[in-house]
Amino acid sequence: MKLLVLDGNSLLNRAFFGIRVLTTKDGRYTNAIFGFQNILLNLLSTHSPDAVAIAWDERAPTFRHKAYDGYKATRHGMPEELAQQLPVVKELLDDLGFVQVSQAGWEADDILGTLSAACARAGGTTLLATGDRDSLQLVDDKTTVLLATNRETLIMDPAAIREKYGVEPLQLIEVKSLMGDSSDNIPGVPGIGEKTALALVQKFGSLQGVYEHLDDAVIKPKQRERLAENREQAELSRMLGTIRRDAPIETAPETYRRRPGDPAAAAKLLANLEMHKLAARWALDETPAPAADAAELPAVEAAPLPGGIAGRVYVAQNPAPAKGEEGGWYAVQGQAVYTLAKADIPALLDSGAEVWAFDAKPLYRLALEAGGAGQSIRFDGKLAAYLLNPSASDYQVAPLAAEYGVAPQFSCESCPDAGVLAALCGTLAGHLDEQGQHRLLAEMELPLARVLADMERIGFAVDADGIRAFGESLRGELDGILQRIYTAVGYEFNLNSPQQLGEALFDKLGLPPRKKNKRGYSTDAETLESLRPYSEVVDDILKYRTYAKLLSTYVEGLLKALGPDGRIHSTFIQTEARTGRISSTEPNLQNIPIRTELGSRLRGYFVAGAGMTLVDADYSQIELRILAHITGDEAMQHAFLSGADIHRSTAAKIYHLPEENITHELRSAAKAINFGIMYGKGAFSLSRDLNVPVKEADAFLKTYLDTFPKVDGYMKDCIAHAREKGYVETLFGRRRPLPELASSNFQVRSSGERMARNTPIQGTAADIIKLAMVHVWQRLRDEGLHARLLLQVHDELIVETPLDEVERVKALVKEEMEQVVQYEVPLTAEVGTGKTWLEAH
DNA sequence: TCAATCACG
DNA sequence: ACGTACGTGATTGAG
Repeated sequence: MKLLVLDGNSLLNRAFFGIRVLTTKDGRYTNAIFGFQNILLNLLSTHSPDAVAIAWDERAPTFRHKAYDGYKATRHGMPEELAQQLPVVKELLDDLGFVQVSQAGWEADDILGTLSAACARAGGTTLLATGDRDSLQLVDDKTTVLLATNRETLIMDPAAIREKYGVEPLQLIEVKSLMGDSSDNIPGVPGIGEKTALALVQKFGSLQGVYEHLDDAVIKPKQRERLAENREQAELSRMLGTIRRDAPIETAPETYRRRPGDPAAAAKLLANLEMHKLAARWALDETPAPAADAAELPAVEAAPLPGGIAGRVYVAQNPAPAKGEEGGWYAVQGQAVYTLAKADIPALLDSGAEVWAFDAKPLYRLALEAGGAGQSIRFDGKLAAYLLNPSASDYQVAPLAAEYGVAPQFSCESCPDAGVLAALCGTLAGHLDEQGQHRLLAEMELPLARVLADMERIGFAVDADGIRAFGESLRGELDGILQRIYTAVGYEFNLNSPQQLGEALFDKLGLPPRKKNKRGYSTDAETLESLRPYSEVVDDILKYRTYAKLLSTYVEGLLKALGPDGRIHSTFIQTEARTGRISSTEPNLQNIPIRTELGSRLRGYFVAGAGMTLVDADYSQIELRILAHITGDEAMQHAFLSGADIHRSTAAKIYHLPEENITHELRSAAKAINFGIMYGKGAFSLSRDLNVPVKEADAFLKTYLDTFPKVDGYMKDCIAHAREKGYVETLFGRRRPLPELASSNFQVRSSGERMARNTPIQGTAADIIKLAMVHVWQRLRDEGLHARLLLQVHDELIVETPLDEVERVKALVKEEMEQVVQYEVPLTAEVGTGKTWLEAH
């Protein structure tokens, strides 16, 4: 019989502190629940126990050791975020069939001690899983402790303990009675730490032995004095530190064999916690909760799409059958399910039907490729789910149905989500209306999906030969640089490995290390920059990094993504960024270099097609303008209305100087603080950026907030409102829940506060350009122009334009971007043209 | 799969 | 006292 006993409190604690914030959509904390299950599942698969007991502390009005009232006083304060999760874990474990054990007035480690003793008596072996080193005293030939540390689980048997501590497991009690344990409020002997305590026990065997040999010469006079003075306290500590093995609990190991539990309830609870993958790991999806109900549901079979479908019809794609493969499309009308061949889809999307889609963008793309417009699409469940909660990692039909508690209406084997699709979309639409986000979907996100589909379809033409030639020249440079670095260091190594580079720089060459990271010394650009005076090789390393990045990410990455039409078709993701921005992948066209001359050459290879030119328009200082509008700060608004250069005029206002007298340094400082304010930057990092003392940076921040008083007020209100409501929102009503604001962890909470101040600004800017894109696209179409939107880079739009339309398109884009909203401060867009992106920008 | 690094707004 | 700026994606090495 192999019995596994878990110290529930200790492991739950580890799980809680080991995993970053994790919450459900409505803000319930779940990280400890999640982490605990991972630990348990790993233990089960690694050790295959015959039975599992999960032990919990149970407080009682009377203490175990009345003699000492301060016992464990410091452990009472469990963070609220963890306390909330405790009953949920217990319920879940019950439903999963695990036997839990606790006893009023007894600690979990006493239960571990009692069960391991009982199991040994019954001729079995015990594994004790805990994160607490106290339990190591329980180790013997039949009892092993699985000690969870930050990184790994240590298997502690008697030999491991002898090796690590040089004493027998039971002697750890003696050690602790001398050194004490602040986390358990065990006093020990003041002035005796771990090293001394271990040495004494190694020499004299026990606490008693130490006192019997108090005159021994190895004990230093000072220690002798302390030991003599605190003998009573040491003996009390020995009692407090001894784990008991006689708790009044059920001790027969057979009792702890796993029971059937209530799989349906477990599955339901996991769905409610939004832990869909864990349901699978517990094998609950094989006997799913709704199975009993599903059997009652009418079963339908998918049929080919008939001609002339009308009325409301739901369209979605089956989940991908395998990686890299695509699931088939299907349509649902009432209880009829139709499989859709790709060729059938465009007709449906421009018909008399009213299409409710789940993920409209690929449908729009099919429609546009066929020369249609997708006019019949009215709703998108995926976009609705994103608007309701932009913080999810993905948006799929089945998990969303579970999350929103939507039950399937029928079952269809070949299209597993079909039975729940209509009800899910209805529920999402209802929530959207309740939150006042209907227009956001109908007038912004859904039309934008079509614009993005069109941008993906059209692609951005590139000069592939130019990119290849650029790559060759980079390769040539890299060879030379690499040889020089190897010569300077004295041996060859993998320069792409920060770890190996660290060894070369700090161990071999002896340069002074600066920052550290988890794996050793930091070698980032900032560190290297500071090391340049020490060795000429540092310059070459920086150069290597720059060139290697350009080559692998951009030259090779872009060529890999080149389509057969000589154009690059990126994918735009509309449901990724929590602020409402769109993102670009495979390849990412939103991070093409521009800040250095060398890197920006790449933009010269993004070109207009034959007979066309590029029109590029970007908002100037859109986020700061939104800040000026949102806060209502007249001084900041005035800075925008009066000065062509906002940073210069900000500096003038802060320093009470005429704009002509603003030096480059003062302007840079104003620029740094203008941006810093929006991100919640503090004096510390501002001082580093500006290269001034923290005090000076702090004074600078204060002056700024005095100059723009409503900015300060807004930021404070913003956080207060967000804490009250649990979310922040943009001027368009886009929401972002911020459960971090309720955290008791300073770092987590502070981070939440910075998101609260930044998201309304970044998000409103995202809303504005999205709406401008929809308007630009629509007008180009309505006015019969052949110019086409190619790319958006957060505050910039790029339009490929036939030469004879250039003037009209420039005016059109500028007008739509600037007039899309009317704020206290005007929005301005700068428009340029050119054969390449580099020229046009 | 995660961490480190670096490209963009 | 804490630890120190928001939002993304791609590449690489290492466990």
